[in-house]
Amino acid sequence: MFQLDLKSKKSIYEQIVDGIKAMIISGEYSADEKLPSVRDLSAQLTVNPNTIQKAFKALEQQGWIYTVTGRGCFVSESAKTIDRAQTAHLFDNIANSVKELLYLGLSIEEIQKIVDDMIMKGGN
Amino acid sequence: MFQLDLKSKKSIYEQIVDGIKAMIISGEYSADEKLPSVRDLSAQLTVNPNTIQKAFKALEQQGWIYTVTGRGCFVSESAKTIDRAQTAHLFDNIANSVKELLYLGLSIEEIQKIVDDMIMKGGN
Amino acid sequence: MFQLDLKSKKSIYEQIVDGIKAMIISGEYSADEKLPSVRDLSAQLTVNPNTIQKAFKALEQQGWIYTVTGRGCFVSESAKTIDRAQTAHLFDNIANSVKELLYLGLSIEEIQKIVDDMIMKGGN
Amino acid sequence: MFQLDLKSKKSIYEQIVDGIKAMIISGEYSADEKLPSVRDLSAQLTVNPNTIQKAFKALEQQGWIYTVTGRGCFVSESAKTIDRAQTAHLFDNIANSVKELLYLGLSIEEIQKIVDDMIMKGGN
DNA sequence: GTGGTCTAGACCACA
DNA sequence: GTGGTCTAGACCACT
Repeated sequence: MFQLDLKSKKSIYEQIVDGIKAMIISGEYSADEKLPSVRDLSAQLTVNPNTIQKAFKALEQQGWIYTVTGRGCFVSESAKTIDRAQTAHLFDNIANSVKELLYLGLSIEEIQKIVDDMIMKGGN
Repeated sequence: MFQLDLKSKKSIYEQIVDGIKAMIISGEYSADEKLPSVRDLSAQLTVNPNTIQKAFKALEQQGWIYTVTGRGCFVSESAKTIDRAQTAHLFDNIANSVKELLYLGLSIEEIQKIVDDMIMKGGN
Repeated sequence: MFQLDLKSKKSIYEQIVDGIKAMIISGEYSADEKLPSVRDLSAQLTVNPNTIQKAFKALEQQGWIYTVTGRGCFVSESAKTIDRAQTAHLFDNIANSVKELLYLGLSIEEIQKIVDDMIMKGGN
Repeated sequence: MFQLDLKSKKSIYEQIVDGIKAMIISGEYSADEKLPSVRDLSAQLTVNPNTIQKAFKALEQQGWIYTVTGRGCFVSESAKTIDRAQTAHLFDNIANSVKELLYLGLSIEEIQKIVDDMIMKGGN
């Protein structure tokens, strides 16, 4: 399981959202696998159940998980249809980071080398 | 000058910070050039002066501008010493976006092509 | 038989209620015909018998079916006496949907055309 | 302002969502008009602020209002582009109600007459 | 003043 | 047992 950083600028529920997303992406959770219950996660992370709820709701709205009342929350299958808005947003993120890196003095070649390596290794 | 989006999820002052950063990066403001006064910007963007003040303070803390009391705010020279923590954080951002893009079904080749193009054009 | 959608926002028992209603309305079940037993349905839909029980109870309360202890559940005859409260509620639903459609930019003609077609075909 | 029905099957926040939607549709609130603050509504309806928040969030996600932190919530302009998924859902609602009305013994002619009248009068 | 987040603890319907 | 909703009351960042 992931670690929370209470000092972070990110809100707790957002950290949980990102943490679970990361676990789904990395394959630690597979499609249709059950996530821990709200109460369990709440106890594990020593965070209020409402906060976990909020995170789960957000994940559901973004299509990462689905909820079966009375049973629990489960990982959605990866969407086959690529959501253009979503990918555009991610490429935007990358573009902004690249701009800042350039401004911070890194050369195009340096950035390109590091990023290419990163992509080849699947983002690691 | 840049546009504010009141409906955006980003707070106003954050939009101003990003907007000014973008103008510095793009070269619309050069090193040691004077930025508009708080009052002017406030009038131009029809935003509370406190909000502008806050944005300037943030930019100063991040090293993008410096303040000369009684004269105004000026653009800093691009830092020669590369801040490792900052660049690491930016590369992290990129890595996360790449991971998510892969998970969303894009191929390594597609991502690499788009990102390479982006870097060659300086992040645009 | 109908399909259950575990991911749906509707609860399981509500889906069963609606499913059986639909089959009665469409004529797949006729008046005084026997419905499958709780145990059979439970096995067919792989759903807890309690949930089936609950659905049958709800259908009985709403007057769609009647129970003969020891024999099973049977489809009621269509009520001859029209329940004003119920019809008023249904017309209310329609009115609200129409209002929202108008607000969303559809023209009166478009709505009227689609709805008329729908009614002529018996709601399909 | 609208009335809450604590005995209703609908949850409170859902009633608030529907109530505000209705007021927007009816024109009681116009585009870019400010809604009451979370605290004010909370006091008016004697409902916990969190519940109001939840309702506002839902309205925002559905595109009915937008939020400006520190200023308040405002009514969105009616979308020019018609959302097919949304309209389909509304027509579905209507279809289901029509089916039930037919089953309850109303004739096609009766339903058609009432619904046509309703549409001509803009849903009233 | 505004909305945004969080905690603590409770009750409900559903499976 | 599960998630869904609600209350009460608190603190925060932003305008």
